[in-house]
Amino acid sequence: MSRRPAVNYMEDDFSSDSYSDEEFPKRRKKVNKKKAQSAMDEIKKQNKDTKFEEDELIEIPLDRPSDFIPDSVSKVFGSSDFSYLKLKPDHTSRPIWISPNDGRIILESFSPLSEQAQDFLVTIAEPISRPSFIHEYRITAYSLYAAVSVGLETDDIISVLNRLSKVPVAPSIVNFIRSATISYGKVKLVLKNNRYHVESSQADILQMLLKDEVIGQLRVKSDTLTTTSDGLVRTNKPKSDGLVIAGTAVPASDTSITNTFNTAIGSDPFEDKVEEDDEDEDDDIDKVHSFEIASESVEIVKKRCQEIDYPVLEEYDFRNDQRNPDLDIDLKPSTQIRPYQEKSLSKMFGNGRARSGIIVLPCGAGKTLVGITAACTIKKSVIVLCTSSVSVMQWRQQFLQWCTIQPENVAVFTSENKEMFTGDAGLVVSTYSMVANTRNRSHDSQKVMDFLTSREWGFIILDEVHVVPAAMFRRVVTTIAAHAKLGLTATLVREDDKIGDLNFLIGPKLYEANWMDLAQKGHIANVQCAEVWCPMTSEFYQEYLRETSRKRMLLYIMNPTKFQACQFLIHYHEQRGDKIIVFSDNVYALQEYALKLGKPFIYGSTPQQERMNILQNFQYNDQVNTIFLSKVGDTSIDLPEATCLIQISSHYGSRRQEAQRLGRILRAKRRNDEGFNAFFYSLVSKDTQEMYYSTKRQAFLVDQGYAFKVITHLHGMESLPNLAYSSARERRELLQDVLLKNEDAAGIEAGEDSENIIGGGVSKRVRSGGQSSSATRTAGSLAGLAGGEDMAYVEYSRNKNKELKEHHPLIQKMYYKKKR
DNA sequence: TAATGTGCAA
DNA sequence: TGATATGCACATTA
Repeated sequence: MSRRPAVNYMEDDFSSDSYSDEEFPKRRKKVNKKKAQSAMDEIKKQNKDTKFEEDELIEIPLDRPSDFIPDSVSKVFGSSDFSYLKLKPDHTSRPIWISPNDGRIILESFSPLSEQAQDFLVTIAEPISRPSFIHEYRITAYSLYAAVSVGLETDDIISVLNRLSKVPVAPSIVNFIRSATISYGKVKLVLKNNRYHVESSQADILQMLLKDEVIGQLRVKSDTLTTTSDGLVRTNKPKSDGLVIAGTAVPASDTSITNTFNTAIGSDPFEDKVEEDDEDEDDDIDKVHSFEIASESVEIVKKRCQEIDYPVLEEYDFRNDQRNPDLDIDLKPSTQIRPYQEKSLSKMFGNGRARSGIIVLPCGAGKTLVGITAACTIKKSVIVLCTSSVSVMQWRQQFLQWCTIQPENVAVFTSENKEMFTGDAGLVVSTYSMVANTRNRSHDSQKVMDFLTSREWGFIILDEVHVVPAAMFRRVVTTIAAHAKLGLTATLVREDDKIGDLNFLIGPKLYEANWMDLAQKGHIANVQCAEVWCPMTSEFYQEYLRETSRKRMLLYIMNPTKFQACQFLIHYHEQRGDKIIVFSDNVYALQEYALKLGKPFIYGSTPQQERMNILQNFQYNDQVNTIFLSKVGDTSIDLPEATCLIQISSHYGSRRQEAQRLGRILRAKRRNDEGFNAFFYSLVSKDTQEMYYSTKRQAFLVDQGYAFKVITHLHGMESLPNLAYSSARERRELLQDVLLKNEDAAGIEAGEDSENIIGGGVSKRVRSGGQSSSATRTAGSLAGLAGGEDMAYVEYSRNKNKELKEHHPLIQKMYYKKKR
């Protein structure tokens, strides 16, 4: 029998790493049994309990009088002076420090307890920055919401924090946690018989919600079960126990990660908490109360609940769902899931039901498998939504590969493929735009949509949640009735306000992996990051200073030194046997570089056929080791072979993009035994705006723990044979070319299109019917910079005409013609 | 009828 | 911030 980790996921928490539930069978019972009111008293009592006197909270005045500041040095730090906090006697063995002011948490990641502490902190706080030795987290309302929704209780959070902290947890923090969590997790949204019910074990909370001016009106009278005098419906609370996640189904005797981990550490910081739990054994088998709302108003209610600090949790008690037919699906016996995937799933199924939420894993870490495993656990009809038709096919293929689902139960719904499964239950893979489409649909599409909306789905997987605009989501979430929702993403951009929407549209963040951790454990590639500073040649810099920002870009991207650096790096890594991807946001530069170096390239409008061809060659042909990609490569193209990545234009400091690109090479398979080293270069022209953007973009990766080396000089670059632009004359010509692009583009008359030269086709869309009559250049001429010329031309004239088109219908027509 | 081009949205 | 890429529906073509 395979030695798979076997953990019983009835454990409702972060601590599946610290003890098995065999040892502490009673913990779960306590969860959600307390009344909100008595919780506070409980906490106070427990804090007085003698389990950890030394952790007793000390009184710290929040507004300290100035004389409180003990010595002169403190004045330097002002309110950031924390020297008044008394360190606990054994502070060296405790790994975290909590700021009383803003909920920031600093973790010493070299502490032996750090791994457990990390698991805990990831659950209750937002990771801000996680470089090698010191990690920073922050407790926020959102993070606490997430913590509560995976089953933690207020006092658990506080007491564990206290155990881990070097200093007593300040009252300000305790108060914050209390006030933020007291109302969390009390209200649930449950889908029954295709109708939505707001449910709570506390009738008073529901009464309170009904009095709310927004929610009260949205209530629908349900005629089903017995309605009591207070207008609420009572049902028995569902019982749940003994769930085993698919892929971990092995007798519990196998003591897996959890226990080995536990014994290795010795003293367990969570131990006290567990003991406490034994005392509280009251179990009134609660009735749950509920009222019904219409499915159209679900979103409004959820939003409103969030606003009044009673965010709703969505849970699906799939094992007691008799109404929806089961889907015959299970992981294949050969399928292994990794510890971190298991951990994220344990968050999802922590209390025996399926929670809705978001799981954050780096690309290449097996997001798909997490989704599949979740689907195999729920065993109900599943719908998967992704961004592109390519990933639709990938999802389908992965489902067939990893689990036992019958091919006839798998349906694909895209523009060219409109299938429906015939059985009672099944799997549908589709795209967001297909489902969220508002415009008129084709007949077939409408039929399938009716099929999708008419039935009740057990589970919906939302792939790449971060890229889809909020408005689209709303439609998806409202049109498809699904019990449980799982969002998958690699990069949850935090400062974006859309993230707040995700919180109530899908659910809280259930799990976020630490990239460095995964890299160290060998699940994803270990990446060496470097920023290469390329000085501008004097001619280019002169022009750069003269030009306005729009043209500057071209100049610093086309900087000859950068080109040389790129050439050198490609040469160097090709020698090593690496497969290289070069990214450029700017299509003109992309073509220019690729043509000059004689490498294939793909950009947006490269026909599908051509792309497949290039990618196939890149993967299997030893002769093709380098490809150039534009933004297309950011998503939707799967390149498992690449081990080296060079970025030549990294504009508009988007951290997400940078991370996404890095993700391209993370999944590097063990193609050489020396390990998983992959390389990431970012070429920037010195002393230009690019430097600024570059730093911004890197922020995310730096926070994930990646160290960027700065390379100011590439050794041996000058001696590279056939180095491009090594003579002043060539450089001047290039400069002329670049400048000419702009001037050319200022003209009104259309240029001619060129044939594509190597691989990357000239866009079908760029090539217009009207223009095909004009002369075409011969393929292959190196001055087939012509291709680039056109591009730059089109680009510029588009801008130019944008200004004009409002005035003159004729010009408008020309503009559209030219664009095509 | 399948392949290709065009318009539009987000 | 603005360009780029993508997907779907529909029209046109061979």
